[in-house]
Amino acid sequence: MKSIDTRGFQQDLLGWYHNNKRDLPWRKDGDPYKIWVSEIMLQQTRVDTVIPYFNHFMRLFPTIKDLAEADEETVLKAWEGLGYYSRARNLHTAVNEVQEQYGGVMPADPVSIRKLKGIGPYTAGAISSIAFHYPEPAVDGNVMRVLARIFTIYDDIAKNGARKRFEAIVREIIAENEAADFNQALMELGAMICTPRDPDCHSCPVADHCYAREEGVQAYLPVKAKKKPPKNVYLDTYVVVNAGGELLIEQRSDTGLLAKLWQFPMTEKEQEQEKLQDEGNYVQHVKHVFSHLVWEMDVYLLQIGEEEEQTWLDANDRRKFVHPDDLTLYPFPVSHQKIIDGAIAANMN
DNA sequence: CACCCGTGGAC
DNA sequence: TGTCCAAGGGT
Repeated sequence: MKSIDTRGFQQDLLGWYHNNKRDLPWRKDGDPYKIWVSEIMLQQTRVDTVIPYFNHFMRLFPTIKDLAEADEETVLKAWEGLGYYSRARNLHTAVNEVQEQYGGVMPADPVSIRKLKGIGPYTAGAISSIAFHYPEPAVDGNVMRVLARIFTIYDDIAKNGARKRFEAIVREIIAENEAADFNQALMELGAMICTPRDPDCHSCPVADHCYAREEGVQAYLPVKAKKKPPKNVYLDTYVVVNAGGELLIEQRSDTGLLAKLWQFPMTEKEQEQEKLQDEGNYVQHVKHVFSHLVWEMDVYLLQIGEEEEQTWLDANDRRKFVHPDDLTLYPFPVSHQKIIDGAIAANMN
């Protein structure tokens, strides 16, 4: 392990952060609940995407108690479009744990924080340091990238075990009495200066401490294995309209992809079909790209009579007909909008 | 540890 | 247009 001037590094990093940190909604006060919610939303999600969701979420659920007492479906609706919906369900579970086990007050020690549902090693360190000033590491993708360059570490950061080594490094170099700013400064540096592509080393406050910069290898660090290509899934999707103009929707499984969200009924096909069946009812093809798979959906519009309603509802007890205006009450995956827009356009022809 | 789990922006 | 990616956690 190469060594750096730790005190000089801390001073240069913290000085830069003090003058350049962004004014973000969750940095206005030290409310641990706000920091908690922001950290969950920020998992694998950009700051610009999170800001409007965070503000809306805080208006709906200003306190732990408000969130704990809300219906899960209301929480999912507030999360609609953010992705990784287990974050919302786990957060909802966790605030209820705080209500029951800690009298509604966020626990202030790292061990208790880490036990809450949806809070892993990174988030526990982030909340412990940012909200409660414990000198705990908060190692995310930014921190691994920055430190891989500072110390020229060639470990594959895509591997699950990589984080531990970086946590050990942070414990050695963290500013003990300014842990909140130190951890946020490392992440801020990774987001603003020490970016994945084309890092702005000329503007970097810690360039003098950086071995990658000294050796000219910053473009080759960090080492990160490529992901596997996503798998295609072929689906028939049905917009079913009854005689009363109501639409058939169904709730997805309690676990797995898009758990507990609603959708128009879908059936998986063995493989992509050359020719479309029921051409008369065919509306459009909709593609929904996920991180690890792709839905290729053929969408059909079906007008049914009163006698047919029961046959569609019989499939399971998670289906129901709702008025089009009431679709806004249910959380849907983003592909829902294309499907409903296409169905409306087809219905007008 | 490998895989599952969303979405939209940047190049 | 395809690829990578962004303040990860659960299983």
